[in-house]
Amino acid sequence: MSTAKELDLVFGALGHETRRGILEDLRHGSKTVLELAAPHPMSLNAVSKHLKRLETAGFVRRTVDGSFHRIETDPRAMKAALKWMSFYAPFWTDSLTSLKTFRESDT
Amino acid sequence: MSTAKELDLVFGALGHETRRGILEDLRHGSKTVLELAAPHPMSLNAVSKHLKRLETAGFVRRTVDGSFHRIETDPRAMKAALKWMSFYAPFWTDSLTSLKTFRESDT
DNA sequence: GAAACATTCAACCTTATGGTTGAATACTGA
DNA sequence: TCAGTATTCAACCATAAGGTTGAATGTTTC
Repeated sequence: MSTAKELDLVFGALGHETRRGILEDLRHGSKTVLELAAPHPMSLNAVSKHLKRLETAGFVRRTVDGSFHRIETDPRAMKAALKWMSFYAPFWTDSLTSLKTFRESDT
Repeated sequence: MSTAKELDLVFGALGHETRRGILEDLRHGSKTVLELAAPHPMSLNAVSKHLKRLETAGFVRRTVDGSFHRIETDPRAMKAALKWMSFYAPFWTDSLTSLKTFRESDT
């Protein structure tokens, strides 16, 4: 199981619309920083910072490709988040029992 | 689907060890504020603030019972979190396919 | 009704967060 | 080599977050 500090980073990273938006934009492949920044009404620098937080949390990884930084998803953080949730959420609501499957199949 | 602001509150609430700890403590039933505060190395007031954030995010609800505030889990926030994750996580990692079950069965 | 208890409110402090702008770094192409 | 492009770094600012302490509110008990 992830440490508390890791989970703080993971859930903290999800707690901002811009960062969730970036993750959604990365669902179907990698993108550059400029491409990721385009839809967001803020400076490129601000998006760059959000990317750094996603990277630190383990949601994305970066490949430097010439002068482009290519950003792609990294399953680590999402797995950590789901593992925490799949452990605690089932006690709360019946409709979540399907999560047990995930919890028991992935160590 | 939840609004962006709601998800900010939901994931933001999970981004702190103390608050996750409180949720874990509530898995098997309700507790009072004092009971919830006991394990945490901080003032009662600090825990009271964390509870308020969990309440605002929809993770817990409160019943005032005499001079006690009885805190119990509320599935709303956890459902919102899982719904977001179940929608975006499956694109990332094969081991999460079981989440689809949840997504498709719960509207 | 006074004392003790359970909890929140208010004010305050420190640090983190989210944004800005301007400069720096590093690659690309003529 | 020089201009342009992609990106980060650094400094700064305003606001939010997380903690503290002390006072206030409401409840129970005697």
